Amino acid sequence: MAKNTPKAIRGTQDIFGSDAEAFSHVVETFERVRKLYRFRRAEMPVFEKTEVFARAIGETTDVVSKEMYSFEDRGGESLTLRPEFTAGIARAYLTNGWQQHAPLKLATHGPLFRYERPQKGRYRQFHQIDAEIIGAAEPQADVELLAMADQLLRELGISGVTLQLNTLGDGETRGAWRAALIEYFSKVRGDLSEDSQERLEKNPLRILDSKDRRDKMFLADAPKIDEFLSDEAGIFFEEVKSGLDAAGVEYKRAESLVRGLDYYRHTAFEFIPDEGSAAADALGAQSTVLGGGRYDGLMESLGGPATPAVGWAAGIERLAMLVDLEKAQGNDHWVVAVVPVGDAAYIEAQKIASELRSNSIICEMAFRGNVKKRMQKAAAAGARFSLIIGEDELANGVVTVRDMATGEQATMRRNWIPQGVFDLFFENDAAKEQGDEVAPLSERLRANS
RNA sequence: GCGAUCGUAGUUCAGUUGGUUAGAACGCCGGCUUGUGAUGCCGGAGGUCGCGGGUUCGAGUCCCGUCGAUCGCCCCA
Repeated sequence: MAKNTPKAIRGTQDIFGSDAEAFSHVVETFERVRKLYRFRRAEMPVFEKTEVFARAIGETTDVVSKEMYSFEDRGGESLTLRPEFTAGIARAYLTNGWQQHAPLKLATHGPLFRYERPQKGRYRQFHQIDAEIIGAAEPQADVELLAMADQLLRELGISGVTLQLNTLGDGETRGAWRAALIEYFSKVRGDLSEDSQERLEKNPLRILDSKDRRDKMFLADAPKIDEFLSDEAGIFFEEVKSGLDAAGVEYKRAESLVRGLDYYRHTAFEFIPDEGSAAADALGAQSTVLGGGRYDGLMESLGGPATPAVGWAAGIERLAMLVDLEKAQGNDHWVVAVVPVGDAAYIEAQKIASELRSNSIICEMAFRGNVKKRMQKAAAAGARFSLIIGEDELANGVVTVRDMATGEQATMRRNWIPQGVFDLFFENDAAKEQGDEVAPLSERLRANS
């Protein structure tokens, strides 16, 4: 290790190789799916006045005091690297007059920052994809948002993950339920874990997802949100559920799924790995794959008009851990390596490489070392065919085609590139689809040799 | 913020109760061989053992501190 080289910041990561490919695949899939639902792309600054996040999240929580990356700029203003997308999007919505586009479907992705202790699937700089529908009070917005999330996970090939769905009701419902929970847990206060005794003061809803055995025995008999649900809130939830049924989105009611912050109303949801699934093993204690809810109270906390909104976010790194890269790279096999032999052949090889790439064929040029090294490079690049060009080929106006799977070789007329290469791949794929054997290479190239 | 485990070539690791010159595999570079990879042979480079201090005749090994990693707790917007 280089002694004098600065190290990366704690909790940051350099992503490379198959991890980087999986990461990129998640983002590309998100971009494709969000367009299907006509969510519009937005880019926001990665930092804002600290106030934006402090007011959105609520000054009281230690989230603000301890877990944000805040600093003073040269003018003495407190700035914060964004710990989430929603507050910045809300600020942008209000300051840019995006009300005129309401209901506005927005999608974005990028880095976020939280000053936390790193652990499995949890970093100080991490990355999320994010989707929001702003200015829509209708349950249909929740359904559309969830349908997109569900389709995204399916297209990523992620299985063993279930949508956990709950309602927090409207403001009235939430207040009554909260009061009932405080009353219930206060009676058994002395038997709760130390952490939960503290939660009773600061954040009573959170007792419901305590991991402590001492708390768990009281959870079954705790007051249920349904007992306090107002008629309006009950109807809203029913409409979300029937909409999800119609959209073919499977879900499970999760009565104890809560949100700590007061501005959350109605729908709250998380996609969580099923117990014992491969996904659960892969993610450790950080199990939520995608989560969100309706935050009808947020805009007002930033000084805007009451504006209903619903959204979700998902960690790209976590999704990337669950992606099956083999499947993800299904179309990446049209790879060719061009292998020049001798200096004279290099110029012609470079022309060939350019022609192939211009025609969307993935091409690696092996230009270093002896022929053996170049063939090794070709194989390492995953080439299905190598195009070898040396003095003989130059003289005869051909290239030598090598099938890297079978070792067969035959010549192809130089001026048949790139069409001839395209044909080889096309025939291979067609044969594979039909379950047929392909003819020997020499036969396939006879007409063009 | 708290707890546990761990830091040795580029990577994954071995390294005996503290003992001479710290090893292997893979990777990398070169040669056999600029005309053949997946599947040959030969050679080479690369480490102040995370960093600092201590104990000792002697520390990769033991002790303290520190930084980092991993896993969990708290928190989770």
